[in-house]
Amino acid sequence: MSAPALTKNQALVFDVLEKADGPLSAYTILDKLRDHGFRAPLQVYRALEKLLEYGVVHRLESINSFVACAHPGENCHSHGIVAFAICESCSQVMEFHDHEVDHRLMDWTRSKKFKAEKTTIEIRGLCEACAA
Amino acid sequence: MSAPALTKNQALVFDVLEKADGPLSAYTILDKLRDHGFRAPLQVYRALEKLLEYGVVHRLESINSFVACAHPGENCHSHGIVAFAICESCSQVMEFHDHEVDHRLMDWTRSKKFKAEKTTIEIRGLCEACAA
DNA sequence: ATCAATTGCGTTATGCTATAACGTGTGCGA
DNA sequence: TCGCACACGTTATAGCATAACGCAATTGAT
Repeated sequence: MSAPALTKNQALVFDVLEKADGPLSAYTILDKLRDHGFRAPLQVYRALEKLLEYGVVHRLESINSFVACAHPGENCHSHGIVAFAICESCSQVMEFHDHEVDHRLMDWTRSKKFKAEKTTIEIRGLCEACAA
Repeated sequence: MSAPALTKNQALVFDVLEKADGPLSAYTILDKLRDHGFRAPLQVYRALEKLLEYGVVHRLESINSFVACAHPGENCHSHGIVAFAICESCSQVMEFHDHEVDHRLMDWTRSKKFKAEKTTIEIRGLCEACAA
């Protein structure tokens, strides 16, 4: 599951996300890559699908956007559940991990015999700078 | 913030959600209410907006769907963060609350001076019956 | 009582998000 | 060299959500 060499499209999409200072929607990525020959949403979605699989990109469910993983070079899948704080004003995203939260949620799923596949934790609000 | 009497449309939408055995998309709700005169998505979305505000309905961000709160009569907003386990096979949803998780996330946001407005916790996977 | 503000409602139109279905080319192992 | 897996390109379509307009009913202050 670690990331193999990226294909051309995957590299382009990843590059856009890494250089962005916040999450981007698939269509925003598409627009940024039109100069590189991108024409259709599927080109973006297919690349994103792989990047998500490799753990180098995260999807923010609550805002339908994508962001590069904050741990360049590492496989984020090994960090346990990833949590995000998303500023609704400046759209900056902070990524963090909390093992105690992981344990509590795992305890719950175990007690219910629920087989968790993918867990989303997203906190929306205002970052320190924007809340001032 | 507690729920005032519902308007006709709000009551219709809430009723559909309460009788459903799982989360419904806005457009599914719309289809179920065509016989009651609903014609446009906005009629559903506007009702949902209020029901969410009143805390009697939850939005599941990861599947773009809505579900009636599992605590009929109570205002769910007072229970702290709401977490959901969503079965990807039978689409059954379990709603739960974990104060320890709340505390850990609040500790994090406090330490970052992040002003949380709305927190999403959604676990997707397979329920006990479907995992068998 | 009346006017203004608020709220809910209906409609049309539009925009944003995501995937289905088809076909092409390339590389690689049986 | 055949078959398979995979990335890619294109067109079309499905699914989710809101903008903008106008109207009606309610409320509440003057």
